[in-house]
Amino acid sequence: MAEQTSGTPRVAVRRPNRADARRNFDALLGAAREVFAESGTSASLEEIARRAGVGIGTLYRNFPTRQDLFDTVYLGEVEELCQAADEVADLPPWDGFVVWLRRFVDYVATKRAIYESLNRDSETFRSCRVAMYGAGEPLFDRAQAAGEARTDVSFDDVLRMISGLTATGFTDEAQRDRVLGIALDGVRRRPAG
Amino acid sequence: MAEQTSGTPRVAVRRPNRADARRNFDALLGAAREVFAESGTSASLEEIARRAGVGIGTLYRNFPTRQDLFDTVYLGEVEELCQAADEVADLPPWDGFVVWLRRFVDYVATKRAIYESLNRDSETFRSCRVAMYGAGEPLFDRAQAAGEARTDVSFDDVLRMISGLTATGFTDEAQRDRVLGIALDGVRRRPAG
DNA sequence: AGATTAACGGAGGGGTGCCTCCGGTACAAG
DNA sequence: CTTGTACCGGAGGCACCCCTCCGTTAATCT
Repeated sequence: MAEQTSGTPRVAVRRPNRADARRNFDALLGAAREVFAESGTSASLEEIARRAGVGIGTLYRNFPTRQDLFDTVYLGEVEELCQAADEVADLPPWDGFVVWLRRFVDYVATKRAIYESLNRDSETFRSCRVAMYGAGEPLFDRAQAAGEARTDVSFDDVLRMISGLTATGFTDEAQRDRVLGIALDGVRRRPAG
Repeated sequence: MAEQTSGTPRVAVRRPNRADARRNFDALLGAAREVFAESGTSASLEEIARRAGVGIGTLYRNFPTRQDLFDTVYLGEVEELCQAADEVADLPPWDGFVVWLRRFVDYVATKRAIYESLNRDSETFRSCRVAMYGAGEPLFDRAQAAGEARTDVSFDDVLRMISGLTATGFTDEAQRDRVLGIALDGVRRRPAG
């Protein structure tokens, strides 16, 4: 019912101290990354344990609920994505924004969980969304301020658009890039007239 | 193994003759439409039978495989979509194209199977895709010929873009429309310059 | 090396879905 | 109304997944 209603919720999972336990923990996290990427949030936990080469009991000891496991994977990925925002700070406004979005695309492409998370409604998801927006939105604001991006759309519009396109299957990478280009053209400020 | 390798494959399902059997057949199709729309192609067949108010045996008698059931639902929906193409023939090129796309969006929105089908690889899916493209592509060609749509993108690019956006969750209908508008702006021919 | 105990892994009970099979039902023809 | 049979529905076998529990293993400490 009301687990984690107080203080800072966050993930209650900790990397163990014993050597073998640490190995298993990491293997599980790696396998979970893979499997969640392939099958989405509803992937089989037994499959994850199998792929990590550990018993199902070990999985449950480290991550008592599916949510715990997922959150741990997800937090790491979002963190990486947020860092990427710093690396584009010194590019021209539009370019910086686009480069970050491409980065975003690379993540979402293999990790459809991130895509699913845009709509999910949970504590962790919400706070990750906040972090992600905190990283990306300033880039968009800057592009708007520089007159490079339309001002009648929001960052949320753009992010959802991009993530939707990313989650879609295309015949090849070239088509995906082409389509992303089209969509971004729509975001760009129209030449006066 | 090699079922249906000869002649015109198509769906091997027929509406029964006896009154009660016809009733069940229709109920199953209706329930399947609903459930496939809600849960995608991998929905539970027992759920469909339950919702149709018939036994699971009846489902399997009418539709021996999941594919048979799905194909029957899917064929009907694609047919409706193709018809819509005729109704926009007398609108101006760009408008006609956009109106058809909006129609497309309405379908995909509730029937995510159509979206999934863009990438699936089966006999029926392929032929439906052909039909769908046969209906929509001329509209796009016309818009291109009239100088209203970019010529460096293909109809396939656009359709995948739209269906991707449609399958995405948005906070509300208004946002979805806004984003579709942005994307279509990217498809439109840029004002000279 | 030996003791301590954290950590392991998988058996097993419960749930759900897939699909087959067959005793029962009720439509429709005579 | 009777009868033949097309059709019904769900029980049941198999497979997979969830999660718990506990006897066994081996990492760490002394």
